[in-house]
This record gives sequence, structure tokens and C-alpha cells, in this order.
Amino acid sequence: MSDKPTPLSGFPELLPEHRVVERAVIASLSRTFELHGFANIETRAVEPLERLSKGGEIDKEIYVLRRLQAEDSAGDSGLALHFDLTVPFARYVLEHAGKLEFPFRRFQIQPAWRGERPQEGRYRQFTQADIDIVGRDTLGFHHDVEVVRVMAEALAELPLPGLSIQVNNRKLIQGFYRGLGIPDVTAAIRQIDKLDKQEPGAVVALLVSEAGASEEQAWRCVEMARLRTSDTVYLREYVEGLGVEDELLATGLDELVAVVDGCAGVAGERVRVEANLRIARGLDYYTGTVLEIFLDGYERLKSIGGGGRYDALASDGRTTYPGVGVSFGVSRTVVPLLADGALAPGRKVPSLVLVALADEESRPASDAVARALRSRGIATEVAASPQKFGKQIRYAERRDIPYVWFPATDGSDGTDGGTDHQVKDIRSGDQSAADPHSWTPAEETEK
RNA sequence: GUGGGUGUAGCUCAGCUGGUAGAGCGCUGCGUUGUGGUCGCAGAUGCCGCGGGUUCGAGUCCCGUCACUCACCCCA
Repeated sequence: MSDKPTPLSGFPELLPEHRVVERAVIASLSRTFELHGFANIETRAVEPLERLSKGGEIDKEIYVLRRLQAEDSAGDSGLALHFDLTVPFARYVLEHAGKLEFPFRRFQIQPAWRGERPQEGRYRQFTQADIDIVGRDTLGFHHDVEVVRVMAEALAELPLPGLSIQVNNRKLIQGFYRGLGIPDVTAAIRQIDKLDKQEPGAVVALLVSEAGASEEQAWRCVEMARLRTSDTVYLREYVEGLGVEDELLATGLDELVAVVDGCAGVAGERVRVEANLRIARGLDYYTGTVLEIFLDGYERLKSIGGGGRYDALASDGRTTYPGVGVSFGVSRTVVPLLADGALAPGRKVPSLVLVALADEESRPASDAVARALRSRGIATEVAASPQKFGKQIRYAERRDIPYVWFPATDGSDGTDGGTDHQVKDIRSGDQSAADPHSWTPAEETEK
């Protein structure tokens, strides 16, 4: 008992019937991404620490690697586990720039690690699915629209509740703040991001104290952030009606309208793309489009995905590689939904057929049946031991194997003239004669 | 990192003001001797998280510790 391992908080491990769902999600996402020409890559789990830590809040969540033999705590290797897929990707682009074709579009589905306190939907190891498009020196704005569309399409294919992709634009925010005359625009963005958990009055106070805004300016920031709509005509009216003139603001508004309008085609009942002027994103490398994804009914999970435009995340000094991308939290979404039954578990075992075993002497006959079925792509296993058939049926039932196959007997054991092959659908109880070289399972049991 | 909650059978949990451990589900067997699911009967299973203290006696009270969990912070 004391030998029984206890769970490690924040490192979720799925049972087979749950893992099969996660794998289906990953396969579905991959299919959609590839349909749009995104190539897959996998980056190493580890990056040099100084590349990861750029002085953000996230620094203290980084797991550092250290050899056990290292003399003391100062002896870390300078290597650390990546905490997202964007930073490693930027490094990858710089490192392999000479061998890549630009604009480079890739998707990446991998674990990432963060040393924070776990909670529902927040883990220390989690799988993330990212798509990005990166250009050399320049990257057309239409790619902003494209990545959002692709992710919207990919998410629409998944068996999830409804969700919304809420889009904003850093240029719009910055231009508005600049036009308003706020001294510290960056600080103001960080504060306005807190609107969803703080009272407007509290955020106003922060804007005044942290960003040097006047009280009146602060209230206008809060007012601007209030709008959330998928109606871009109204969006334009509203923003222009705020009475702030700024070139950057106008550009940002145009871009935001373009993204929302550009996604109108894929947006449907379950996946909505809308403008939300409160979305800012904490990370400071975003320069234009920013977005976050929220699951209907699971707002408590906060965003299940996010992303945006970054014009200068990767640069080797001579060349800059602007990019735009979106990431989706696979673990963050799948694990809580499985836990509360919103996602139905899959089967525990891939086998569709269990071939019964009469006795050890007839194992070759059972194996032959299994081989015939497998040769036609039907996942099949042979019973582990020649127990009573009732037991063997229960074995199949417990593993969610829908069919049990009773091999033919040739009558050589003297019982009678022998029997035909029989296959039983244990969900319905129906049993009938069948030929292992031609029998196929009913439609609905195929994956 | 800070604060709250919880650790009892494989799982979910009960166990009163301290008196030597329980239920449901699951599991095993039998009824049913090579066709499951229902039903009935029988059975197995616990260092009561760990360490210390109080006590004649601790699952129960006290202290510590570890783990899990929730919230804050931050984010996928």
C-alpha cells in the first residue's frame, strides 16, 4: 500500500478510453491544419534558459534542468523546459531560416511545462496545438485573417460545446491611448487586461496610478473596452464615435474589421468570431491582431486558446521574421470536458472482435480467424485463456469489444458433425454464422 | 509563492461527546458443468496519508509533516 504511487499534481495522465478522445482531437486538428498546407514540426523540449526568460511574469514558472551530480543549486545546466510553443518556434525559424521556404506555415502539437499551482484546466504539463505563419521581412496582413479562419475551422470540427474567438487589435488600442494622450501606453494595456476580474472603478484607479492617465482618460479607456460585437458596421461606428483621431487607431480598426468580416464565412452556430475591445493579452510581443478563445459554459477556464500578430519576435539582426499565430490548449480543454462528461469517453481497447478460445489446443484455429480478420483491417484479439464462454463474453464486455467470434469446430473431437463460425454482437445479443474472410462489422461500430 | 479544505477498501464516501472499521458500487465464487448482461446466495479486501503527543484506550483530540484539492497570481 505504501508502495502505491500517488498522483503528481499538475501532470495529468489519461486512461485509455480518455486518451483515445485526446488522440482523436489531435488527429482532427492535424487534418484541418494540413488541409490548409501547414507542415508539421516538433521542436526539442528544452531551450537555453536565457532565450526563454525575457523578463516577464512567466519567468518564475520555468522548469530548469540540472544534473543530479551537479555540486550545488547553482549548478544548473542553463537549459529549461519550454513553457509555450511560440518561443521555441521563433528560435527554430532563426536556426533553420536558410532551409525554410517563406512564408513558412507550420503546426505544432506538443507538451509544454509551467511550474505553477495546478487547477482545473491548468497543468504543469499540458499539450498545446499551435499554427503560425512566418514571413521573411514582410508578411501580408491577409495571413492574420487566414490563421484565425483556419483555427476557427479546425475547432468547428471538434466535438466541443460552442466557443467564441474574441479578436482585438493592438494598433487600435495603442492608437486610441496615444490619441487620448496617455503617457504609458504599454502599462495601460496591461491594466485594461484586468477588466474581466476587476471592477471598472478599480481598473480606472490602476490606469491612473500605473499608466499615468488622468481620471477622465482612464474612464474613456474603460468605456472603449466595453464593446463586444460581431457586427463590424456597428463596431466601426462605435469606435469612430469615440472621438479620438489617430492614424494607428484607424489602421487597427480596419484590420480588426477585416479579421472579423473575413471569418464570417466559417463562423457558425458553434464557432463565433467577434470583436472584443477588452482583449489585450499580457505578452508584449504582439503588435497587431490579438485574440483569445473562450468555451461556452466554461468561462471559468478562462481562455482555452489565444494568439496574434508579432512583427519582431524573431530577428537575427539583419533579417526580421514577422509572424502571426494561434494556439489552442488541448489539455486545457479536453481534460476538464472529459472529467465532467461533456466529452464522451471512447472505447477502452481498439479491438472490434474478440476471438473466443475453446481450449489451448485450438489456439492456432483462433489465431487463424484473427489473422483473417486483421488482414481486412478489423482490429482483433484472441481471448487470453480458454475460460468458459460466458467469461470470455464478459472479458469482451468489460473492454467494450462489441463482437465475440466463436471459431468453427470440425467435429474431430467427436461431439457431432462440427459447427460453423459464429459471430455474436454482444450489445444486441444477436448471433449468426459468418465467414472470417468476408464478414464485416456493422457500420456504426467502425471508427 | 500566499490563504482555505480534504486524506478511511479498487472507486465514491459514512464513522456522533475518544471504547479496538462500515455502506454502496466494483471484484471473486456458486446457483447456471462451453454463451455474458437480470436476480439470489456466499466470499475476499484496510499500517484509517506519515511522524510525534495527550490518554487506561486515538480513525476520532493536539502538534508537525507530506500529498491531493480549491482560491489568489498568471496563463494554454
